[in-house]
Amino acid sequence: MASKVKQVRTAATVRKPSLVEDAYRALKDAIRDNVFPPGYQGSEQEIALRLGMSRTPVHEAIIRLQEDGLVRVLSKRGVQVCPLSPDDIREIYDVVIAIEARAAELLAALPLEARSQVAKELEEATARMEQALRRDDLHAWATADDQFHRLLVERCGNSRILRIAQTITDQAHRARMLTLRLRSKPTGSAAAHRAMAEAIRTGQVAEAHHQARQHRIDARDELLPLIASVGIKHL
Amino acid sequence: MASKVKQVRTAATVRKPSLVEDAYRALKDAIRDNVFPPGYQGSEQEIALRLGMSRTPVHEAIIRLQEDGLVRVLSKRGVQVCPLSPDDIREIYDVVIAIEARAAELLAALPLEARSQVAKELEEATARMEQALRRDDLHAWATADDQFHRLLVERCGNSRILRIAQTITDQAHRARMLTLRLRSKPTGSAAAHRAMAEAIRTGQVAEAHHQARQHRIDARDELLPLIASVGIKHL
DNA sequence: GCGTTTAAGCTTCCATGGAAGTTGGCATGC
DNA sequence: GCATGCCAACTTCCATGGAAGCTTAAACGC
Repeated sequence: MASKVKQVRTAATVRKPSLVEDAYRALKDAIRDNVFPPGYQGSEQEIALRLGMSRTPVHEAIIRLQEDGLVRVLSKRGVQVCPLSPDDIREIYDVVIAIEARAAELLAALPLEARSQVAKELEEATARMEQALRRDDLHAWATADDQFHRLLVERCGNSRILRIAQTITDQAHRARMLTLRLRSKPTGSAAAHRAMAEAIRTGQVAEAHHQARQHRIDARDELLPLIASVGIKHL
Repeated sequence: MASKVKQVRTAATVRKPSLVEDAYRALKDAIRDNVFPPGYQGSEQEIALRLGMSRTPVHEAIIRLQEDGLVRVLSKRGVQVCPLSPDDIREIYDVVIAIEARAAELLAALPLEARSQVAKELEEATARMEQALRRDDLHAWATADDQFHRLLVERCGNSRILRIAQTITDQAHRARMLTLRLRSKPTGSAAAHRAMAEAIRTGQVAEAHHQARQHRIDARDELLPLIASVGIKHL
């Protein structure tokens, strides 16, 4: 047949997503969106039923989620969605502080053209944040803020940093959604973001590090007392 | 029966290790110790046979190892031990630089008594390094060096930092073993370690950060050219 | 009524077989 | 000799059943 082209093996070869992959993504999203709230406990059988597949792919997806720190499997008693304590939030922030600060350094150390491009995109994301804030659209603000921070770790040229940041961000997502409503309008972020982008654009490595680090420290110091004040034990 | 005491449920309750856990550890060690060299490709069936168990626990252990970045499973073609390119080493160092520097900060910010204790143990590990070096015992030196760096992330009070450091260290282990023989005698490390311990003892947060960071940067800048010079493409 | 035992119903854990996909080599045509 | 198509062997992927462990509560002894 004429359409039977030789399939070149490349990294971009589309692979049919396996059931395990489907289950992994579905469960991850369900946890993110509080379909399975923190502390929720259920059986693999039940989840398999809900996802319309056998127990095996669910079981294997849960192994991966456990490795990601999103669930824990209690032997013979079911699987539980990990709740986040204030102490967990503190731990997560420490990782983000370390990782993003390093990513910012790496970005600032890029050749002129590359780092200019990144800085441009960072500033665009920041502009979208300010715009959303003027419209009082907190959801859009959070999206643009996400994009900014994703850019940091995506463009730094280190896949391991990207992966760590993604994993830790997934863990923190629920807390982020909660605090988004609690805290005052995040007007300060844009300035910090601009300072970061500017440091990256001009190749000031130490300054980029400092800005990224301080930005996250400030966020932590604002949010941790907030969480403590509402007396939440876990989320 | 008198011996039938009520089993109190605690975190320390010893759990019978599952076959999956056994397979996971056995495979991890086998990869570390080059029983399965980088690039090695085999089938789960074969590994299961070698470990004397069924395919299922091996399959699940491999899922975890893949999540750890130690192997990758090529669909329908077997599982491969991830080789490390020089670029991977660079990535790994960036993560270590970020993580350990933050850990050192956290340690230096500990209350006086706690950080004194940690500093003491760090200095003891450093002393063991110097001692080993005088005996020309590179293996003992590496062990003591490991202990020092493990202490950093173990005592910083952040389980996520500990986990990330462990995972990345596992990935880097083979490279470390190789370069241990290649490089000149690591006489400079002890001084850097002492400076770090001292900064932690005296609670100088910024200095602890700087020392930890610079120590790893120096190591990287020594090792990467070394690896490039011997022209190794992957290990 | 109260503490103890026991059993039933959960659960994960592991083994195994079949389905679907990939590979490498051999036969075939030219 | 060389390219092409096909087939057999091997692989992961997934379903399913049984084994073993945990939990709960009812049955039982006193």
